[in-house]
Parts: sequence; structure tokens; C-alpha cells
Amino acid sequence: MRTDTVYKHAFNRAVDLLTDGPTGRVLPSENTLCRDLTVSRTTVRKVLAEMQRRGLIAEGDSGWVCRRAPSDADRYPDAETTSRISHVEAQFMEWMVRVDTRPGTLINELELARQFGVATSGIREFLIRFSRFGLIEKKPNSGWLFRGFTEPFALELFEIRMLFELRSAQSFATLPHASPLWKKLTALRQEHLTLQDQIDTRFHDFSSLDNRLHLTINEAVPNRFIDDFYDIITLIFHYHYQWSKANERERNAAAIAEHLDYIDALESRDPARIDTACRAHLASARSTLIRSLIRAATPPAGTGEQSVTEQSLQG
Amino acid sequence: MRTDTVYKHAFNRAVDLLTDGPTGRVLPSENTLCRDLTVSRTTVRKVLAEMQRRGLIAEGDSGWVCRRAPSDADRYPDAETTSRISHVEAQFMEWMVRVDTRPGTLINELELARQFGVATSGIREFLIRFSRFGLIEKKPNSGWLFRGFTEPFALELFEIRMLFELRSAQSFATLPHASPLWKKLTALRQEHLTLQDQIDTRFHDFSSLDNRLHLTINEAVPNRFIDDFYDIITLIFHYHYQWSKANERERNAAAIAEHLDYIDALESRDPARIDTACRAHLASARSTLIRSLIRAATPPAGTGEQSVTEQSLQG
DNA sequence: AAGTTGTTTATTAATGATAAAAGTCAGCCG
DNA sequence: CGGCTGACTTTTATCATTAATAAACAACTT
Repeated sequence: MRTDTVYKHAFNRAVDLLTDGPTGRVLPSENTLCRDLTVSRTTVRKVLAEMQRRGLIAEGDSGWVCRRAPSDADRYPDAETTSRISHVEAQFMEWMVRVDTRPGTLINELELARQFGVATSGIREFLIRFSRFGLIEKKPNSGWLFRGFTEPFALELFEIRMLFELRSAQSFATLPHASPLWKKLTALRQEHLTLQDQIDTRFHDFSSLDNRLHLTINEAVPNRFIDDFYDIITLIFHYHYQWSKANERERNAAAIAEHLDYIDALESRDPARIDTACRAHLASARSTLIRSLIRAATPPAGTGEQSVTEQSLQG
Repeated sequence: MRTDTVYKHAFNRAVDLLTDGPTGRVLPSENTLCRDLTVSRTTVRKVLAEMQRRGLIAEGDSGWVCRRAPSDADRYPDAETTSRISHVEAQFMEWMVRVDTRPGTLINELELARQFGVATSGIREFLIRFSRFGLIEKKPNSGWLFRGFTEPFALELFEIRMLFELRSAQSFATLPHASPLWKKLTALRQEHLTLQDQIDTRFHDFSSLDNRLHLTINEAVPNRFIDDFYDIITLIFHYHYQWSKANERERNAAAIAEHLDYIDALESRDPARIDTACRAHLASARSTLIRSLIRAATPPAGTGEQSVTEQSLQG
């Protein structure tokens, strides 16, 4: 049976709306609530019916009237407000990190379905969607092959990232002075400076800031294929941070410095300077990623071997 | 119920194998047939059982013996040898071309399912897979939005294509002389020359040659993200050729000339020359595509309006 | 007419069931 | 043993069904 997560999520947001206002006030019309909660009227009515049942609201002369302020007990648990597919996504990510998923592992739809407690079609749909990230591959009439987050994958990823970012950064520099993106960039610089000051306590916040800077640069001349590619980057970094906690503070502090340099270069509008700052930052990001990759892949008692890549990156 | 297209396809290929040999000879072992037909032994045995039932083969002392040469009547019709999903794919492409699919059209899973004669899950899985091409977009808890093959789409597509192709072409030029790709390139040049001679009758064959040239250039330094992107290009061109038959011979003749120039440039290993030839060819390919796009979108009795792009391309 | 709510219809999200195909195990043979 | 076939188990592809949600329709109010 279909989950009623849409209803439960809408209910919780309706509870939030109710919390703000005074008892006795009249609620907006059903159609207005549809827009506010971004759900259909069918769902709004279900929410209102349940609120009435719980005594949160009552029918008045000109619509629903607020009867009492809601408590935390009136809210549905967060776990019940996200669709099955989102659950599958979260569980699959966890599975990838937790289970020993080396390249070449075969993924079994049925087993995952049992493990995650959903029907196979849910798993299958997720895997089809997920396959666009290039980490898995379908074997027709058989299962899925986990190609894995390998060094070649990371290198190929960064090659494209470099192409795209250089292109976007150069375009950014040619934006008219009036473009609102310049203000956005200045604001981002300020956020970087603030974070730099508080790096000891807030270093986890860098990830989101990093994402926002690169998205802003790509906004200069939007391209849907680049946007799609950034989804992959975002996923990989999210995944990456799961296993690589070593030196996080230091790494992020260094990246902030590079970002500030990069922002200065953009504001200078000097193509050569932009090229240098952009390459420097991406090379360092790549190096960080590859290094943590190698660490993750190497058995605990390291053999002292060094990958070709790590050598070339350090040379 | 699952279709038995795998079996039927394997049966037809087994019939092909049987056609070649003389009556009375002994067939290879089941395991060997598995490899030859690339199916499981379960399916091979099903094929053998049916062949026996039809009197094509009979059990001998040391395995199956060929009894009579198969006729065309022994083969299953081609339509029954491809999976449901492939059918959906073909029908969807046809639907896109045939039906008036302008940007913004809503796609209804249920309606397509009825129209194509499959369950909704088949449609849904296809659409999820297809969404990676960037032509459609999911509206959660609702249908799919056909974003359409618009001018911005084509421009964004070609911007990426230019980035990728320039990168690949420059890498190609640095390949060692011993690389087998140089021989492949020479062979492709020869094919181009042959086709150029026979252009009046064989102009349809250009499409495949075009594809092979660009794939070969990308082979220089493989990158899975570029490969994925080329799938989009291939789809778009396939789709494009459905509606744009005007001047096909002339367009292809011109493209062959550009390709030959491009191949010469690659063999010269001169970066500047490669850059020029590559840009020239892609600019012309883009111009062709955009022009046919505009023609397709314009109502029969043209208003005389010209798109911004067409202006800039002609200027 | 524009917006409201009550009612009905259509579509999506998710499940479970089943035939087809893949994969595994066990005994047999040269 | 290494490869063969027979019998059995597991997994995938596909469908039909159902609750949740969206969308459409109708009657009413201001």
C-alpha cells in the first residue's frame, strides 16, 4: 500500500502554522492551505479532519477555528514523513559505506529488498535512478554490478569537473557589473571569512559553503548538463565525508584559503589569475579525495605501496 | 508474466547455427551453447527441447544430432524476440515524433501504459531511465513534464560537446605513434573517401560513420562521463533524423568534407589546426541541428520570425 | 465571476504474486 | 579431476491490484 508520508508531512507543517497564531483565530481557506503546504486539497482535507478529531481546530461560522496550541505530541515522527524511495536511498548509502562493497560486488535486488523492508520494485527503481552516477551498472537478466568508487572513477570525475569549472569561472568574469551574482559572491566571501575565524568549532559547515560557492559560479551561464554533473559531485562528496574524517579541520581550513583566493581572482576578472586559482583549488580537492580513497582501500596494515596517482600528485 | 523473449531470441540464433552445418553432425555441449548464445543453461535446454519436439534435432549416442535443415518457418518472428522494455523504448520514441509533443506537455504514465499495452511499472522504469537525457522531468506525486527538444537544450548540448570534443581531439594528437587508434583513424578516413564517392546512393550511411569517428576520438583518453554524454548525442541525432530529411545528401556531403579536414588535422598533430578543424565541424553540426529544430517548431505558414540563435549563427 | 466546500474520478506509489531466466548442487563419465 | 547432464533454488521481469494523492466536477456563496 502506498505510504501516507505526504499527508503526515503536511500535517506536521500545518501544526507548525497553528503554533504561531493565537487560539480562536480563523484558518485560511482550503485552497490557500493547498498552496502553503504544496499538497492537493484532498490531503489538506485529510489534515483538517484529523486536526478536528484531535481537538486542535473546530468548525466555526466562517471556517475552521483554532482551538488549542499544538504540542510536540501532535506531530508525526520525522521517519514517517519521507517516502519509501527516500528511505531506500538513505539505506543504500549506509549499506555502501558499512558493507564491504569493493569494486565488482554484485548487487541483489531481492536481498536488498528484504534487508530494507521494501518491495523489489522500489529497489529496482532506486537502482535505475542511481545508475546515472556511474557507480553501478545493470547486467541484463541478472543483477547489478557495483563498479565502485575507484581511483580511475575519481580521476575521470575531476577531469570533467576541471573542464566545467574553468569554463564557468571564465564566464563568470565576463558578467556585467550589474549582475546580482557579484553581490552573491561578495556575501559568500564574507561567509568564508566568518567561517575561517570559527574554524575550530564550525569546520563541518564548510561542506555546504563549498557546494554553494561552486553552484553560484555555475549560475553565471547555466547549463543543464553541468547541473546534472554537479549532482554527481555532491553525492560523491557526501559519500566521501562518511569515511574520511581525518584532518577534516585542517583540510577545510586550507580549502577556505583557496576559496578566498579563487574569489579574489574572480573579482579581479583577470582570466590568467582565475585559471591559476581555479586549477590550484581543484588540484588540491582532487588530491584530498584520492588520498582518502587510497587510505580507505588499503588494508589496515599498509604494505607501503603507493598508487600511481598518489605519486604523480605529490611529484 | 515475464516474457520469453530471451528464449525465443536464443532459439532463432540456434536455428542460425544449425543452418550452417550438415545434417547428421553432433551439436556442441550445453555449456558450449551457453557461451555461444550468451544465455543460461536453463534457456539452452529449453531451446534444445523445442528443437527436438520440432524434429530439428534428435538424441544420439554422444549428444544431440542435427536431423534436418531448419526453414524460415522455424524462426520466431522478430517482434517476439525483444523484451518489453525495448518495445516501450521504441514506442516512446515514435510517440515523441508522431504526437504533438511540445515543451510543457504532461506525460501520463497510465495513459502511455494503456497505449503501449504494458503495465505502468514498465513505463515508469523506462521514464526514469530516459530522464537522464534531460528531456523529461519528474513532478513528485504527479506525472512527468516533457521539457522538450528546444533551442536552449540544443545550445547547451553543443556547448558541452565542444568542451569534450576539443579535449579528446587534443589528447588524441599526443598518442604515441604505435597506438592502434592511428590505424583506426586511417581506416575511417578511407571509409569517408569511399562514402564520398558514393554519396548519391549511400548518404544514409553517414550517420553511423559520424558516430564511429567521434567515438574513436574519445577512445584516446577514455572517460565514463564523456561516454555517458555521447549516449545523449546519439539519441538526439537518432531522434533528429526522424524529422529532418531535407537536404540530407548535401548536409552529409558537407560533413564528410569537414570530417576529412578534421582527420587531416589530427594526423598533423598540430594543436592549432586541430582546434580550428574541430570547431568548424561542430559549429556546422550545431547550425544544422538548430535550423532543423526551428523548422520543426515553426507552424507551416511561417511568420517570418527568426530565432535569436539562427540570427547569430548566420551572422 | 471568482472563490468556497462537497463529491467523484483519475493517477501515482507501493505491494505481492508468478512465469521466465539465471545460478547452484549433485551425481556421472571418460 | 574437469566437464557433462539432471534436478533444484534463487533472482529477475512483468503484471494486476490497492491505498494515497491529485485533479476534475458540481453545487453553493458572496
